Amino acid sequence: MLDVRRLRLLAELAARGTLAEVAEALHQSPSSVSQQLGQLEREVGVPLLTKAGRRVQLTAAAQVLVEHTTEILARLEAAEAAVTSLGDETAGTVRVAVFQSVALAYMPQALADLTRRHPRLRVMLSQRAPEQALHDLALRELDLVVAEHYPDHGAPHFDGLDRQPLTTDRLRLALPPRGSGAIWDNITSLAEAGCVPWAMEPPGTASRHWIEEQCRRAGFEPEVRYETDDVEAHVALVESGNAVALLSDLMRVRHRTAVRLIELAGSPRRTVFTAARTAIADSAGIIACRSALARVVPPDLTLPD
Amino acid sequence: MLDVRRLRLLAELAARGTLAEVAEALHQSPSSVSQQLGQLEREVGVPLLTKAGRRVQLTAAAQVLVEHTTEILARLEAAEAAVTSLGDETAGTVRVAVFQSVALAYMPQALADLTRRHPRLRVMLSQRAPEQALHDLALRELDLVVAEHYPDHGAPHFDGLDRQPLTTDRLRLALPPRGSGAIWDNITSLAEAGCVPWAMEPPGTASRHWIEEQCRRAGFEPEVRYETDDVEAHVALVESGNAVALLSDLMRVRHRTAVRLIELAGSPRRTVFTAARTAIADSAGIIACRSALARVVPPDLTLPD
DNA sequence: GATTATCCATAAGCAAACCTGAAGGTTTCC
DNA sequence: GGAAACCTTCAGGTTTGCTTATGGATAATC
Repeated sequence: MLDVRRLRLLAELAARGTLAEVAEALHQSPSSVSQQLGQLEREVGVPLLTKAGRRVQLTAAAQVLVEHTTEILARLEAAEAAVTSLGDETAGTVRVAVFQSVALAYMPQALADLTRRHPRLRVMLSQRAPEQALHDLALRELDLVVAEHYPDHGAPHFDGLDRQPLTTDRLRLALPPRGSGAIWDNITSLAEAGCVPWAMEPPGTASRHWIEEQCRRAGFEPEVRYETDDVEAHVALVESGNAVALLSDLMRVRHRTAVRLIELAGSPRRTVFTAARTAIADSAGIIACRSALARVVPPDLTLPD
Repeated sequence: MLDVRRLRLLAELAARGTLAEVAEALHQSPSSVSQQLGQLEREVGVPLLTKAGRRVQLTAAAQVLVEHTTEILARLEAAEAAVTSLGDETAGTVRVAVFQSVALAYMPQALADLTRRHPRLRVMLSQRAPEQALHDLALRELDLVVAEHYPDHGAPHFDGLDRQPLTTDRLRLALPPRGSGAIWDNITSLAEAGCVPWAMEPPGTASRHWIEEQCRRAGFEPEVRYETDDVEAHVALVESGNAVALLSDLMRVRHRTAVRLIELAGSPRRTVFTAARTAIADSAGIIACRSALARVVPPDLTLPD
């Protein structure tokens, strides 16, 4: 019988690319991974890896093996989840990742709710950008992810993920409060915000991509003077009269800040959804976490200006 | 991640009943099995075994785990089979069991055919009664089984087994050759064979069960004076004028013996079929073995009297 | 084009996991 | 009531797998 731990190494190699990365992800030395894969190769009696420069490449046989392994690992997960879901009390561990604004606005309340209802359920929370979180979810480093989806923006699709909508919120142009100066006060639409400094997230994020797209459609290339993935900082920069930004209502939930808001054409909305691997999507732990989020987060976040 | 080797122990326990049997089947000590299952129990954090007299019983959680495990093991097997099937040459090992008459009549030829066509395929052949063979097949101790099925006799059904018909042969009453004595020579039908000694297989076999049934329908309880699972001995006992027996044509293939044959009412036929676990039924090794058998065994074994 | 960094493979030492055998406690069967 | 079957625990030895160190090959860098 083939060793599943070794098969897993092969699957991780297929997903990550190099032995070194696999080793790091599983907290082992590359040497160990190499030896184990060598052993697997000897067991199946078929070459699995070929040298490709300084890396290795999976043979066709190895890819077949990986396909089966993916199924097997999913099933193993499902088995574990099924057993921990069985008792009268929901137990086990769920690793959750959310992005910043959700973390700040809702997670304290959601976690309190969860520990009250399911004292034996251990929730490990981390804050992570949606793209990274979905990636790590597929790699089984997370169990539940809260991510976002911008309109007309194809979110990266991972196989075997179960997505459920959580809420939507409106995206609007946020300006410093009236009286901060004529450059700001004269702006009445997105098209007029081409000459002022912007605060945005770093390149590579969906948010950055979408906002730049909006600016270009409005006819200008934004000058991104303040670049940080901390959206709290964006709010602070706008409030203090240093920049404009496109903010979602989710970011304002905690502040009720006095920024001036301008509606965008078409009132675009961002979708916030949760994702879990299908194999464990119906486990008690995941269901409990999703319910807690649904109880805490209103289905529509739109706030008054 | 749950350890599949330990899960397997649990699955074997579900199939076999006692730790001791599991240990023997896997060539381990009972102590080891006990420790591993204890470890599994600790890992899932849910009780898996309860004491039931001097044995143990699986909890509901354990049974859920076993269901998943069965799937996982099947998939693992399928993965292994898929990989060994991949090359241009059929390789790997296939453990085959057949019952005696097939073993003697056809397996030498089938094996020769196989080694010629697939030199890298290793076939391990054992002779085993059909009931035992199917049981061992389900327990993954065999890969391919040639078994029999008597008319109106529900063969034990195992889940996850793929059955394919191989051939059929007629069952007839076999008597000593003419001139062996009046008691024999006067018999012209099954109903008249109530007063002579019989040769049969031991109780518990499908053959024994079916033949006794035929005798009772014919109005008598047979006197089984010679009991052996060696059907060659049955033929010898009949030839030498010591007993009667119900023989299939398959048993006569090698002998063309001079026994006297009497047709039974309705010309009943036994079905001979092959069985493999579904998970590996379409692997190259299994297909090769089945084809070899199909080439060697005629689809209808009926011989002239 | 030489240097540096990255990556994989192998060898040797070591720690953890696993298995064995013995001993003990129940339960069942005769 | 005694013997046999069964499971468990404990102490021991063995195997397995991991780590560190070393070397060779390739890609990136200056």
